[in-house]
Amino acid sequence: MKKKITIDDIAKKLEVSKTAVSFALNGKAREKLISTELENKILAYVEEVGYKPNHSAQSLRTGKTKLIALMVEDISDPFFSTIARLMEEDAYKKGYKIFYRSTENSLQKTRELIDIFRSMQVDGYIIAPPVGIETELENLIKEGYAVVLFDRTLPGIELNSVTVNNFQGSYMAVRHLIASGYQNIAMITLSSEQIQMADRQRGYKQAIDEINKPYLIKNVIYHDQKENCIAEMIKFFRSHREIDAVFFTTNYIADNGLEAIRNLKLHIPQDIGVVVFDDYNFYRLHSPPVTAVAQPIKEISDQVINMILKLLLSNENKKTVVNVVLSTELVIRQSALLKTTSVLP
Amino acid sequence: MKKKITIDDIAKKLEVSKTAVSFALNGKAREKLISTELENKILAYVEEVGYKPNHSAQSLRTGKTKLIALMVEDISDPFFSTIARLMEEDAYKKGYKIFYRSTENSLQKTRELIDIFRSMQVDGYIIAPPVGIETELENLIKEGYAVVLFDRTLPGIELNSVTVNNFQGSYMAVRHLIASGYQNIAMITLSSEQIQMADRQRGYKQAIDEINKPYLIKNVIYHDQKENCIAEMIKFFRSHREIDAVFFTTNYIADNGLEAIRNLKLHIPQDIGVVVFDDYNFYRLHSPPVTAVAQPIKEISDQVINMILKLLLSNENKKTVVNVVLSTELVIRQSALLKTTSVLP
DNA sequence: CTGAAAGCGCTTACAG
DNA sequence: CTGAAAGCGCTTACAG
Repeated sequence: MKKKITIDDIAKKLEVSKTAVSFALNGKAREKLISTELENKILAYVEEVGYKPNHSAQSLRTGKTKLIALMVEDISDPFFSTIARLMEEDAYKKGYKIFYRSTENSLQKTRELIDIFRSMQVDGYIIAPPVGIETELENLIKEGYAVVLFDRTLPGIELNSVTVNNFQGSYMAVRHLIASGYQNIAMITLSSEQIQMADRQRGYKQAIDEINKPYLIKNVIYHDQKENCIAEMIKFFRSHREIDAVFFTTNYIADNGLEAIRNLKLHIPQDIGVVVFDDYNFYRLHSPPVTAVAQPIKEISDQVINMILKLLLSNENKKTVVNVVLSTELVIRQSALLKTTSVLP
Repeated sequence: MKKKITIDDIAKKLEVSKTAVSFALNGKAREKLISTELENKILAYVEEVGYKPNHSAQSLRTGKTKLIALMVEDISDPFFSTIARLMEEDAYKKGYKIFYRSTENSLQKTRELIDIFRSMQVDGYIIAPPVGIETELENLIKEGYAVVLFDRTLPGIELNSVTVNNFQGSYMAVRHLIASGYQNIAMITLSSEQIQMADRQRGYKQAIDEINKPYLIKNVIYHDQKENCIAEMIKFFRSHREIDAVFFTTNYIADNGLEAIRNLKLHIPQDIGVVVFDDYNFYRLHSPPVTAVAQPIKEISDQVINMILKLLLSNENKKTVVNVVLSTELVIRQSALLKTTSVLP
């Protein structure tokens, strides 16, 4: 293996002190009274030989790795993978590297990941947290790490976060179904205590209450087999023949739900109207195209990175907790356009 | 920030030498003549206080980071994200962490990433390489890094790789169209020099040659706007009215192609048969479900991780180059079932 | 087994 | 500005 160039090599070659080299590299030349001439000479040589500082040595010395952990539910989910990509680009421009892994919404897996990231000595954590991880997050905060939540918050714990208005998004989605003439609207959601799911449910209930109809709610299990999940939904639709529209609260559920609807040979939007929370490239392609609540992905990413960078760079110990809430957008396609628009209550 | 426990703290507390602690931690107790009793005492204490070694210090000292870089075209592509997840799990069990980023198939971006990973001092590289990166890869090899290619190889450079038989997969796909009664079969592919694309093209041509039909090939551009790409395809289909089936060589192209077909109001499989290279959850859900060439994702992941671990752990300098080629499977659904099966030549 | 020591490559306070 | 020095937390060869 080729020998790596070190600061010592450069200092010797240039016959300067390695202090000077280090200062030049870190942009501290002016502050430390190094002449511009010397600074340029050093930087030119560094460029010429392609010197790259040893990251391990820097981290060991400074105690900072310039690494940020990103933990999402499932990195192969289009929502999370798109966000991850935006974040990594953004963070890199600021000198940070992002390391991402999937929690699979499992408490144990998340704990394992936190352990891994701890041993890697990451400086900060960006997390779409599973319920129950509160204590571990509090410990991270106590130990001085930067922590930012996104996608969901955790009730009962005060942490910086970036989320969307799930209540409003769901409410608008169900109102759209009502305005399109649907009356017996079901919601299929996860049997999960996650706050964003609870908020989506509240949005549904609010809209249903306004038309004095009963709730038609079916919970499915996150880790269930795809086939079971579909079978459960089919059973639900069969035992509630009155259902003429359905609101799926995640992509994941909608994938299965659309398959259930196909198995039942129901036609969208004539037999059943469909709206999904979270937009997805694929919905444009579906027959018919699926109406969805779109989250502002780019904006979420920007806000999260800005927030964590601010935490990482500030020295103050007492930090104000900031919770950013962004709005969603209803992307209307053909899956929920049934009748002429009725008058809403 | 809470003070981290170090090996020194443990040694002092237990009144043993830090040499002993280090040996116990690294499982070198027996070899180094440390008593099992002492070893257990140390390990028990380590467990109790939750000591985690400082990764930067270990890396600085050993020159190994136990980090592997994974570079794929686009981590939000379902094929690559699924593979990445399988690989990270597998590697972690062996004590390695995988860091993945998207090359976007750009030479410049890939070079930047290699620079980033170099400065992070990763021990090995797993790459789905863009054409033109040969020199950089050769440099990595020369410097002693472990390098494994997957998804595609690079002609003119001898490197360890795991790929599928793209020729055979494509050939079978087009044969399936022919067997279903289609006669004028187009191929839509990337205008790319990548070897896997060339092989898919060869498979198509071989099958078309066997029925003495002309090639109907349309190239699209990888980085093109979605809308342009769709418009290009529509133009192509309109100027070749004889086309009764189409073979898309990637998911990405098929996404756009299916939209083009919808815009043209063509019915699958009656007006046009469709087969895609690379399977995708969504194809089960599509109306009609899409026939696809499935790659053995789990097997690819296993082979790659085994291969790189072998490279990482062996001390020999002259290593035999290994090229693993796996077979694909044609998953037959409804998008290419037109007529009764005809007799193939 | 122990224990002192060197050294990985950096950063930075300090004396001049 | 320079230059010697300490120290981050580890691993490991070495003398006993």
